[in-house]
Amino acid sequence: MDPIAFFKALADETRLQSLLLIQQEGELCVCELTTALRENQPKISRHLAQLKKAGVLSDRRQGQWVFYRLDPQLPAWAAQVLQTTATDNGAVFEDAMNRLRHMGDRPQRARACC
Amino acid sequence: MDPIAFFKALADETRLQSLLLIQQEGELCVCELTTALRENQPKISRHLAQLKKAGVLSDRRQGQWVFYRLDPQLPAWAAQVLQTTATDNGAVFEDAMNRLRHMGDRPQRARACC
DNA sequence: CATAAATATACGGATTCCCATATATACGTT
DNA sequence: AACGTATATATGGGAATCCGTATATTTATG
Repeated sequence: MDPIAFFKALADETRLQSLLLIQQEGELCVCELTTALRENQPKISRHLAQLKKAGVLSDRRQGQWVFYRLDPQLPAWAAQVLQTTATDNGAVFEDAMNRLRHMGDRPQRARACC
Repeated sequence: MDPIAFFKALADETRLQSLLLIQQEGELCVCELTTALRENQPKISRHLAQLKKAGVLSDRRQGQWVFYRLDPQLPAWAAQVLQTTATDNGAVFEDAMNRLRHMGDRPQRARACC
């Protein structure tokens, strides 16, 4: 992971908020982020595609939904940068987190065990 | 310190290399960075001014030279992001560090004690 | 005061980035 | 097959970014 590409990925409000939310929640789909960030769907999709292309996120499709999570191969230092940022900058994603918590009709995740 | 402004500051090769070198060395002047990064002087000056304006660096003039260091008021989380990045990405500034080490005519710092 | 060295800024031009809108694709349901 | 939902991509325009060159400013020195 090239550090400059990584910091470019973080240098946008939509992308940073998405990443911090995903890190806190483990996994989020496009429609959840659309609601949490109050942005239109193509905008969210575009930024997530960008993060995936950069190797920061990976995705999995489950039915109609596509869930994004931190790429398991993300280097430890990069994950730690995200963690450090989240810990001291709760205000950045606090409102979005609240909207996510109060969102109705969130999709069911397939659990590891049924 | 706004995290997005901070990551924008890191999202450029000249700025990131300058920051990592300054973090390792404590303090560097424009001419040292110009040599270490093999870039022209206005380019270095412009990026340092940008980092200063963003609150990442502060400067002091000593005679003809202007020395830049991490802003003492830089939040701990931001300093830690830099540290984490430097520790796992030595390759990013390795060559520049070597050029700095072999640079002749480096300016004398005013020491705390004479 | 004149000159040289170090640094800062101004100016265009080229590229990249971000966006809103429109449209396409994939999946589930009937 | 037809329709609705979720997601992805294409398009074009406007803004921000980065650069090289030229020039200005500051300081030390003769």
